[in-house]
Amino acid sequence: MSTHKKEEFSDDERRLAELAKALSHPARIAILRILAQKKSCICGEIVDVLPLAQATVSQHLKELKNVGLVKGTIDGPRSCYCLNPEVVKELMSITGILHEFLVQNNSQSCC
Amino acid sequence: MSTHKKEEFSDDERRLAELAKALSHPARIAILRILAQKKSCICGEIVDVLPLAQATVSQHLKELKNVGLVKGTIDGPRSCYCLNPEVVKELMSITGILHEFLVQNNSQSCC
DNA sequence: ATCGTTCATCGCAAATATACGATAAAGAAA
DNA sequence: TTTCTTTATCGTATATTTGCGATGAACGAT
Repeated sequence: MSTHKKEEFSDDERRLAELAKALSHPARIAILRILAQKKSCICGEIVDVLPLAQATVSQHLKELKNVGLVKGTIDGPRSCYCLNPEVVKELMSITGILHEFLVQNNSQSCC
Repeated sequence: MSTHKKEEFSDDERRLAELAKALSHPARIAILRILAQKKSCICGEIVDVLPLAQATVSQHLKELKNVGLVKGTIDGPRSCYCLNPEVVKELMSITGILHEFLVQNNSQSCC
């Protein structure tokens, strides 16, 4: 019915889930990797490298932009994308938290 | 049409995406947090704490089990769940890799 | 002004994910 | 055995995601 219970969780949980969702498709992982490697923030080059149509790549880029992991500026007829250092940092600190609370009982698995 | 291009990406990218997908819902983050806090690997307690029906929680647990983050054993009429230290470790090393390749051009954002 | 290039968005189809009630399975308790 | 408790699974409804062709917007070049 509702398919919509996400508001009932904490802000932390929702934000971490949101960032994880942005990473939950191989194409988006690949895009992030490309952006991290290339200094110049290409765009059409991404389409050339990935096995996806231009429209699809554009959509993935949009999702990465929506969570803030990627910034983009229009540069003449072409678009320039690059990582957003701040949100990358947020992702780091959040995976750090994840790390902490996962590592707590890391040693004794009872099952 | 196809909705199915995921095989064309690398193993690394697919595995990271798969783990990220397991984390991409607040309920599953909450479940992991609970499992990390409680020493005893409860189960029905999770249902009590989350704002979700028992069937739904069971489904989320299954997904976490499928990617290996969680182990479960049947203990009489009830089920015992706990984190899987090995896959938690895998997640760590993978977020480490993510960290590395994201941090590379961390300083100069060109957009 | 016209054409070509680059990219975003719209509209649609197919696949997945989310949620839950109902029911089944399996042991504990009576 | 019958009953209760606990959990997994089935079936189903709805929502979201994925992917792409087609189209449009914006600019550069001619």
